[in-house]
Amino acid sequence: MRLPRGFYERDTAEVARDLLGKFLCHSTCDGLVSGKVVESEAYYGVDDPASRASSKKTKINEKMWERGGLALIYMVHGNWLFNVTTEREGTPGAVLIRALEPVDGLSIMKSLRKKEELSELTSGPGKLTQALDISKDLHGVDLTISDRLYISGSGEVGDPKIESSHRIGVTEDLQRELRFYIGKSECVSR
DNA sequence: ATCTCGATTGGCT
DNA sequence: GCCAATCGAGATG
Repeated sequence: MRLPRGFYERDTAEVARDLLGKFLCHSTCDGLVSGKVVESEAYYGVDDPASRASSKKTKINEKMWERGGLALIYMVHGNWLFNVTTEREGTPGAVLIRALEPVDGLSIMKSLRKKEELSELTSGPGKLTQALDISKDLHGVDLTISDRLYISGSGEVGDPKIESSHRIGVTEDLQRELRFYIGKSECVSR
């Protein structure tokens, strides 16, 4: 079941936390590739110096001001990074997906990543976009209605122990801890 | 564990 | 053209 608009149009940190345990899915021509979210980070607007929405709107970051539930994809240091927009139209926000646990399409992931170990397939924001074959052409896709790219809720049982920390790779972080991860997962980035 | 170098794009001058 | 940027891989100790 695809997560509905209402899931995304809430406080960004809550969305980031609630995304843990959900499944990011990409239906490619070679088959379905998916993984369970085990690490995420929340980014707000003008009051958040680390956020791309703290500077002027650009063709890329303008999606942060739009509806929640849209794919926001950009290149950093040679890697595509996948985010989902949050909050309602007019209020900027996005969640960066930083790591997954591989679920479907293992052989596709292995060939795209040129790695065999599960812990090397999707354990980082740039790694997971490689493994799921996510790039610019999916920028702006509405995850609540798309058949190509979406996030589904789990019928999952169990209690992922959620931990938090400061965000990774940012020069100017906030006091609040806005990175969330499932500590016991082997696939969290380091 | 630490470093260092390569990667690709968008945004600005 | 220039350069910064929510990173990754490989080498080195």
